[in-house]
Amino acid sequence: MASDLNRLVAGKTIEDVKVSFWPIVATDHDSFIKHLIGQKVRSVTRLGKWVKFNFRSESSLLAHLKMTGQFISGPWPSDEFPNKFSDASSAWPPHARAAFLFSDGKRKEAIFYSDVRKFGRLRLFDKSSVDGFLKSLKLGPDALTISRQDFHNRIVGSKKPIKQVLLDQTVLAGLGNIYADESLFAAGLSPHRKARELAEQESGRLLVEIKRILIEAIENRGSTVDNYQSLEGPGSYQSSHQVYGKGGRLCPKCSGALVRTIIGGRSSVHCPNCQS
DNA sequence: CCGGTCACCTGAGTGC
DNA sequence: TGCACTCAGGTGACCG
Repeated sequence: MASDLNRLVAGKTIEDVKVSFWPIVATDHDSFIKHLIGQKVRSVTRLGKWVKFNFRSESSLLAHLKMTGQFISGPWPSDEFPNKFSDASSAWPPHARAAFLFSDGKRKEAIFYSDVRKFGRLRLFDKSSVDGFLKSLKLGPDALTISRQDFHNRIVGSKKPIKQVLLDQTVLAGLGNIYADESLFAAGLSPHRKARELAEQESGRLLVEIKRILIEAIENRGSTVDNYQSLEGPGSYQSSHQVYGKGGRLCPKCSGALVRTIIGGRSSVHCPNCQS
């Protein structure tokens, strides 16, 4: 989480950078490490699903974690940074693709970028290019802070199924497939409903659930930043899923069968009885 | 401009 | 038990 990262590294300077899988570095390939070393962190912020390291030099590092990326904190291991992570005895976190050593002059703190599936990307920008890039993403308002009215107005501008609209980051930033399904289930709305047909009362109910579920997920998972030595498998948020990944199983509300369909190319699970 | 499909990547899950 | 196979996720590229 960006606020955890901010607490950990704001005011600190990058002393060392390691990369074990270069395709994650989407920009400035050759000078990536050289440019980062010596950078002092002003803050770490979040924009939708992007994490942004703001440096005092006005350059910045953007990270998109996709599904399996995470930042992990811990001590900087003394053994050599491995190029492959088949060695379970390594002191480096599993699947660490990049590592950053921070220092405030007294203490050192390491942040590891870990990503099992290697889909995540790290992009380095100078002062002049970051705003243009962010603008090109056309991110909508953040799901956690958007108002009911703004949400409703944006939703009803689309004739697509509500499920598909929720995943459109230019409409609403920060919601992924899992939480879209969970939010629709909690709000009792079918993912197939045309977005433009939602009444204000319905979109309001949906937004309440979106925010509640996102906050809950952040709190329960909470461990995107954690001491990797205490990381034990996936966060507990998975156990709270009501419908995601449970196609064919029983609805937790009515015990009817949950149905899996494809909407906008994405897997969707819902209860035809509870969601309409 | 729009919607649809694929690639990217690996581990978990399934079926035999 | 073990192997082959499918599937999942977010996004950008590509195509009709």
